[in-house]
Amino acid sequence: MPEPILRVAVPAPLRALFDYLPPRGVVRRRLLPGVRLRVPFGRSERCGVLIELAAESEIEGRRLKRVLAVIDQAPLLANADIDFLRWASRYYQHPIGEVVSNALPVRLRRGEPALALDRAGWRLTAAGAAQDYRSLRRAPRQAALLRMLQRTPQGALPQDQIYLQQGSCRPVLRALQQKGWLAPCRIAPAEAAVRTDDLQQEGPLLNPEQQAALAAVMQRLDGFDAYLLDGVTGSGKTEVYLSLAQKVIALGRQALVLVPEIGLTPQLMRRFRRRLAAPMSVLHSGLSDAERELGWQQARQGLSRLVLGTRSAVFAPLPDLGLIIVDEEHDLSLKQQDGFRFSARDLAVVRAQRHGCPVLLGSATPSLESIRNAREGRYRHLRLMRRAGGAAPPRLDLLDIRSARLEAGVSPPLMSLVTQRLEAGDQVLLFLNRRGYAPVLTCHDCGWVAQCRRCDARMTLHLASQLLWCHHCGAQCPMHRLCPDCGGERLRPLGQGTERLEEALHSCFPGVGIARIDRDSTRRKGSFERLLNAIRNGEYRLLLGTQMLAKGHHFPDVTLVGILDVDQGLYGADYRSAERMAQLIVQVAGRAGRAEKPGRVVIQTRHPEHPLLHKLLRSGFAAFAEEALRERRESELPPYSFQALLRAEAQRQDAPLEFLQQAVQAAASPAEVELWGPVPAPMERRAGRYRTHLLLQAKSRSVLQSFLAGWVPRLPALKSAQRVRWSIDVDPQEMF
DNA sequence: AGCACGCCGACT
DNA sequence: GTCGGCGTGCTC
Repeated sequence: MPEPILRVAVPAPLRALFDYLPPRGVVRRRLLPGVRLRVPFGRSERCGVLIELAAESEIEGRRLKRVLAVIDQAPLLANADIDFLRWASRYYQHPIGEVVSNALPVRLRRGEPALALDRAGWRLTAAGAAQDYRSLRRAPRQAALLRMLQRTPQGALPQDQIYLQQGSCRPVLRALQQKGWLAPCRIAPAEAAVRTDDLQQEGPLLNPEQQAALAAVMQRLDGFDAYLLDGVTGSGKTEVYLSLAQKVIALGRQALVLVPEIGLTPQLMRRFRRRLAAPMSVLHSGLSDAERELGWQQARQGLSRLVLGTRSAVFAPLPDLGLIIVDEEHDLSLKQQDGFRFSARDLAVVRAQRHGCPVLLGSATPSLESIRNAREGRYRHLRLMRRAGGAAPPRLDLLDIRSARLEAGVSPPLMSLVTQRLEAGDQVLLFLNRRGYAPVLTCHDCGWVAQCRRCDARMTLHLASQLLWCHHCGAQCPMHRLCPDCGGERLRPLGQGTERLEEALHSCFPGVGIARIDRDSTRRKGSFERLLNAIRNGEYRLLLGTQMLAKGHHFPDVTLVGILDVDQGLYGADYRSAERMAQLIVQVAGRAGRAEKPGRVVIQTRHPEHPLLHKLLRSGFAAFAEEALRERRESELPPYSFQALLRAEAQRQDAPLEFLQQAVQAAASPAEVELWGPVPAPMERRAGRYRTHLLLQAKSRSVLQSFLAGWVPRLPALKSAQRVRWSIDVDPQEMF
């Protein structure tokens, strides 16, 4: 019988599988797709994943190398997982080796042996089981330990559990081992016995809207359907998630829950844990490599019944997958912005479809893509219009600040509202999407401006740390005391950042507790949670912060929200900026108010006539989205067309342009795909590299897909490709 | 991406 | 005389 050819995904930016001969002396039944292989690659070795077996290879026999070792006893990925990864690799035109490697926890990616799920523990020996613990009168701790083990049915317990009940008792265990009564052992993980009784625990009573949403999904749990759960902030989407997960787990299936950011996982996890008696895994970047691998393995072996994770968790292998939930489906963090640029939301829908299970996308401000899908019947549209507990929706007002004299970015009318609310004993939230003290430092004498040396951008002044800081490349330098051009002493900060706003508010409202929440003030681990708790306890009356404030956390005592600068978002660099600003306004507004104290939102703007802004305030997000969708349709922009972005960057200014021009020439000038550019990126130079783009657009996804399939694989052969870093972004969300 | 080969400047 | 700079080419 001839040897099979092993087709392997090797982590390298090469768009192909690599063919190998089987290792010598390995039985064929261990060569299953999904096992990891150690392979020789060029002049080094790598860890790849076996994707398929073939009868023959296109590579001539003498060039084929032999696999060095089979790492795993059993496949890490099931065939369905592999097919899904291959689909993703094709759709995003990203090398299969990197896609597969992306789907594995780092330790496994590096070829390290899989962690054992069993835990260190101690068991009774025959002598120990026979011993009367009362004979140990002089050693009460030994007696207690012996008794504890004798009382467990298996006569063995994991070490961490022993420590939990007896305190650390290493010497005591040692003493019992010396006597020959205890021996160390390994304990297998608990069976995922789902206690159905425990799962019947009822949560709070669902309101009719929540019940209707739940019933709609419950109707068909055994096949694919996509749902858009469109629920205003505070309408209780999470309760619907919990109830659904509960039902799905009770049916013996696994639920996968995707969230945009790790900041949201702990509180969501707590809610799931409180409600579900089933074992769970969390998968996000805040965990150690070992923790992540354990969670992943537990998911893969069906031990955890619910997996909660950030975007990469969409690839977690789940043998009994029965439901996928994507929370905050509009959130940009669900799209990976470097390397393998996938959308976890879109892949969740594809995975559910291929697997045959429901997928639920939830948001108070759905993406235009999802709204269109719902309108055209591809998704079922479930609405939650009422805030749970009957809280009134906040009132939104525009404040024209064209002729106002601003104090640290706050207009007099807003300032007096803040004063009123504070005097009434309420909390006030001010939103300013710019951290640092001031975005510009300039010389009053000669007009010099602090510019980043490696980017086309200004340095942001951070006064507390006395630094100039480029927010684009991370470069820092000590704050100048004198103008480097003219030596003048009159250096002035221009514009507002959160640090400066905090300073100004301190002098306006002495004695009022002010909490500033941005990336700088919450850098240390746990400080965000601490601040949130202090806010809930009423230690702070004035809250100010950036984006971070807009996500997930509710502040019931806030009755006034001020959005200080909506304009930078409204007229941003790309056609999605209005959509994003509307989402931000609604999300920030949703942080405030409760039943007896409705919130009020005041938005400062220099463009009070902006039509989309008007629509949003007068008629709400749904109406805004309708209007925005109409504009998109008229101008044939997504979601009414489909885009891909070819990016190139290099140290030399002309190299990216040359590459993209050659790429255009390499395109078989298809009439149905428009190529726009190449044009310099919005900020051409960033971190010392010049960046240029080519935008592709087509009327249908399949036209774009088949064009990319014929074109992208030919790009590496272009001579100019060697001189640039290039990448393709399918369904790009951001243009920089 | 790695890694090595290859051909030109300042140094123990 | 070499160490090492990064251009170029290859990986089954």
